[in-house]
Amino acid sequence: MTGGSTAPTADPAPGEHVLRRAADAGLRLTRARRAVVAALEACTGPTTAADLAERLTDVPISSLYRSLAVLVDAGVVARVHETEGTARFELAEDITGHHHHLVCRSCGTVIDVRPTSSADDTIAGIVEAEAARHGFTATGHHVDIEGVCAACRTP
Amino acid sequence: MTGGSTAPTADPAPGEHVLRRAADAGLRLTRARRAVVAALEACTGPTTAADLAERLTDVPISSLYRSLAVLVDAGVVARVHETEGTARFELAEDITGHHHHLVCRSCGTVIDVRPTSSADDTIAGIVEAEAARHGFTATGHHVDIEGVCAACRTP
DNA sequence: CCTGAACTGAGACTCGTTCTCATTCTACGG
DNA sequence: CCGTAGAATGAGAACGAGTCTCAGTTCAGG
Ligand SMILES: [Mn+2]
Ligand SMILES: [Mn+2]
Ligand SMILES: [Zn+2]
Ligand SMILES: [Zn+2]
Repeated sequence: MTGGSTAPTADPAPGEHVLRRAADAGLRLTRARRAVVAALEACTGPTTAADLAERLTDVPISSLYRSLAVLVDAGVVARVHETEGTARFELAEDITGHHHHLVCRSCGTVIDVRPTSSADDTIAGIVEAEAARHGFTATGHHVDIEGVCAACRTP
Repeated sequence: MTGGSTAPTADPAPGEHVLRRAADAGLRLTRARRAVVAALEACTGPTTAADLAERLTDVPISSLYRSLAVLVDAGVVARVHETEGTARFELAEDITGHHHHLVCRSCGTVIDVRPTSSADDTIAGIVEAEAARHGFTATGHHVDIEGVCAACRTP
């Protein structure tokens, strides 16, 4: 029951799907871009360029950054900036579905967590009201939960 | 329930109060540090070092960054990293009270918004549940609301 | 195949931020 | 009030993430 047609909510194995989106945005599907998308699919949360580079030894760093920029532009990848100074990249919410982030203060790992739809509806409602009260047109929200991950608590 | 003396919720004019906290953390109250705290008090949301430098023309950039680092260390200032690459600084939530951020996608401004306590209790509950479900010990949450500010919508 | 446009890769470069170290304050004891 | 030790400062060097340049390569389409 993975979804009828193309539900933009929870597909666990996006596969070539993602690349098609990139192609539709007018990009050539090159080796580097395929590799970057595949690497991002394999991650459990937003990942730094350095981490990606480690996995993609045959993609030079300038190409890696350029591929990421191009994919962000095409709406396929999102750049997020939790609390530290270096950017992290993940597949866009259009593809993976909306989610929140658990940010470990100890090891820095960021884990995606999918809220139940009722919980997130509640949050979205509150957010909408807050924005409206300040004459702000809200287009989305990000929730980062700070704390210590299971691995870091039991060393 | 939060504690007797200094309610950490909503003081609209922290004044010397903030500096006392810094002193209690073992810092000397120098001209630069006073100036930085005063500048942060005057801002309506987290602010970049460049913006602060513009207001603090007599504080050299290396001192500005060092003062900020020292104040962050003392728990008086928080460094936040919304969606862009450069850091922003604001007084810590201990002082200003917990709040969320409206991030304008057009001009980049970040505005503080204080949720009603009932709304935030709801969010905190959801966040707590999500964290627990992943073996994560949550110590706080950040909500960033993305959109377009009133000023940018009507040019 | 041929060809023009898109893409690549090595490295120079930018810019926010941190570090260094000689000099100047600050707080505190006398 | 000074004197003094140690903290803080300031100019500039250094650093690192990320971007840009440009000559060479790949790709799609004819
Ligand atoms: Mn949400
Ligand atoms: Mn909140
Ligand atoms: Zn951890
Ligand atoms: Zn704006």
